[in-house]
Amino acid sequence: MARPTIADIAQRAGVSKGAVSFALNGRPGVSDATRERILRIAEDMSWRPHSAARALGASRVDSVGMVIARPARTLGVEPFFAHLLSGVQSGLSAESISLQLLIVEDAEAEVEVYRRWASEHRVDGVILVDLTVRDPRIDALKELELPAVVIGGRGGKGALASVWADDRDAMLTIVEYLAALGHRRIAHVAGTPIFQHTQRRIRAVRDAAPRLGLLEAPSLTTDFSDAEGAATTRRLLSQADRPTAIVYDSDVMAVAGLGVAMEMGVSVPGDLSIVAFDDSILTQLMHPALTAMSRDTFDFGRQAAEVLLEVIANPGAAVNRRTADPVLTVRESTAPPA
Amino acid sequence: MARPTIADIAQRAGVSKGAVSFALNGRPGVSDATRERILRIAEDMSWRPHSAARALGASRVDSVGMVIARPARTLGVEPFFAHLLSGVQSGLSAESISLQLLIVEDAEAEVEVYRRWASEHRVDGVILVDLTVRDPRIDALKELELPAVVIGGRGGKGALASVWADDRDAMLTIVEYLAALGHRRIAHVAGTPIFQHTQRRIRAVRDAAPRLGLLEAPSLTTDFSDAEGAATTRRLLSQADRPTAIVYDSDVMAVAGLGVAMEMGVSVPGDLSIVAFDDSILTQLMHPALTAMSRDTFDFGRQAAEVLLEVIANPGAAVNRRTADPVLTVRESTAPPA
DNA sequence: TTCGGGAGCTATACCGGTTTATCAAACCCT
DNA sequence: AGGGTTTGATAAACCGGTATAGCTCCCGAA
Repeated sequence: MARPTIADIAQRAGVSKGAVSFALNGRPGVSDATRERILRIAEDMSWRPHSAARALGASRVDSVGMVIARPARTLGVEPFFAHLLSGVQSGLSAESISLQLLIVEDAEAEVEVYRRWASEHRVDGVILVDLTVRDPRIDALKELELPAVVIGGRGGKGALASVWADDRDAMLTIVEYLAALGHRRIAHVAGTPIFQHTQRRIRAVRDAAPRLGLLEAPSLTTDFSDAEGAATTRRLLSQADRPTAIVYDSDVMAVAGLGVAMEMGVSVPGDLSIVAFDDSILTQLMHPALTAMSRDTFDFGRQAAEVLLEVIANPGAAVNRRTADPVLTVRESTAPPA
Repeated sequence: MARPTIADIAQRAGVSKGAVSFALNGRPGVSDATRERILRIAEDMSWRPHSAARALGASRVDSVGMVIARPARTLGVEPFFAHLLSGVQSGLSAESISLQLLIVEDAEAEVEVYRRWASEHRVDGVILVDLTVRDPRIDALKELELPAVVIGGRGGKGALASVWADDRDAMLTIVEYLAALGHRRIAHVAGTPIFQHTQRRIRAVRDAAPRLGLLEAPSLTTDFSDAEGAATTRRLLSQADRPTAIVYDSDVMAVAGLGVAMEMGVSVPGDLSIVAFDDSILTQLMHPALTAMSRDTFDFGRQAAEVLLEVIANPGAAVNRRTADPVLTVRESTAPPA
């Protein structure tokens, strides 16, 4: 028989639909013997719940959503999202919950998607990435009463659940390492200042500079694109007293920066040390391979999924989980200054 | 009122649920005046259909699925999927159909997912990528009677719908260009031979070689990884009569190959020309920037979505759409041989 | 004048589950 | 023995839509 329903099972087992439902969901109301029998029959008929029917009855759809608001152009290169997605899925698959993915242009469109998802009951909860300062999505989600977990930033005063790594600490690790190598002119090519993690990294550099005796430690913001990464590097390397080390907020920008250094005849790591915040195959493909701050992005995603399920099950909970600290993977692009 | 139902609308409009359903779905059964009134009220109460309820009644879920069976590690770097996804979504959004995405390890797991999706009625159809020779997924999908469209390969004798570009022609374009530059020793670093498009590209090279008077034109297969791309390049460049041009089946391998050339002191494009099949920001980040075959991946995805919707609406249709031909973007990595 | 037929709408069954009210039988305790 | 609780099950309502049978009214043709 194709696509059996619980009514079919009930009939074959000689019990009511309700009994079958109880048995299949492991809740009290049937004896162990009956339960066993029903389960065997269900297995035998290879029954699987009809997701829509279950959603309608139980008012949960066993599906969560994730919206990525970035232009597609910059998306693909970064392994970040692919790893994150895999991790999220591994966290969800145990409960066989599915994932809806949407790529949109900006935060406004993203909120619109949440609004639609909520009103159409398409997802039980959502995962947020790229948290900005005073992020409008937080209020929107609270208004929609849609369970959510924030990746890579504290949930804010409103206490959305969150999963985060210590960006500040990671940045301090980088700068301290460079200072220990003897660098005194360190520049920081940052991402857009609207992201919370960008702000945290900039603050970390600024705070550490005097303590480490750095002559200067400017943080220059960009839009995360390779083009601006290259342009900013060009500007930095054209200065009279150019920096001897540059920290980039993404691997793509670091690679672009390396290209500029080569083009300008600045040897890496001889005349310039380069560190990338965020690791990937990109950094390893380069010559010299780039020293990079590696995060376990997969695990990041997995934990986010776990936390989200927790929040969905218990909407009150203010979970706030800190993941493993990023580690600095030293490769060939860093050395003491000439 | 939170989350109004059509019953609420019916009450306020003073009509029956059925009338509201007719009006909202634009089908006959109500007068224009009544329809207008109902639509206004629905708008006013900001009603949105409950996806599960609609799915249960209409037995379609307004959702399609896409499974990517590749290790996550190799996934992120290639912008291919990100662009493809964006395109798919743009094709779906018009009908406000949502997309389920799943990344799995292998084809076996992928079929398992289809099986689950079909039995749980989670998707109306699926999009297939990375078609292999004698692909097991095709039979599985036909058995499940799940509408599907194949990206990048003919649907096979079984006649799944498909969207494809002319790989053979694209490869011929590359080889002819290199031959025109004067190259006679051209090597082809291919992907895994299990993929149909790999086979087509290999055949294209083999067929063109005698006509173009190439001395040799070996196609060496790899697993698409940067590691094997590099290793194969190393082997090629160590030969006594090394090739003067190498065509890579992916941008990642081309970049890895460029790295090997630099490491071995082989100048590009002086001693070696490099062409990447598939374009992305990667190829542009390099020095020299790589000549590459560019496909409109976004459009690819968009068309796949359109075709899938067509097939869902009309399961009999054997749609077979050919997309715009790829074009060769010449950059700095190709030149006449020394 | 009557009948057929379409337009416009209602009432109701239905999709496939979950949940609740109800009930009979068994068990438990003094 | 009798009243109260627990166990195991059923029947029916319900979730929010869609689909359909049927009813009423009105119009035009025979």
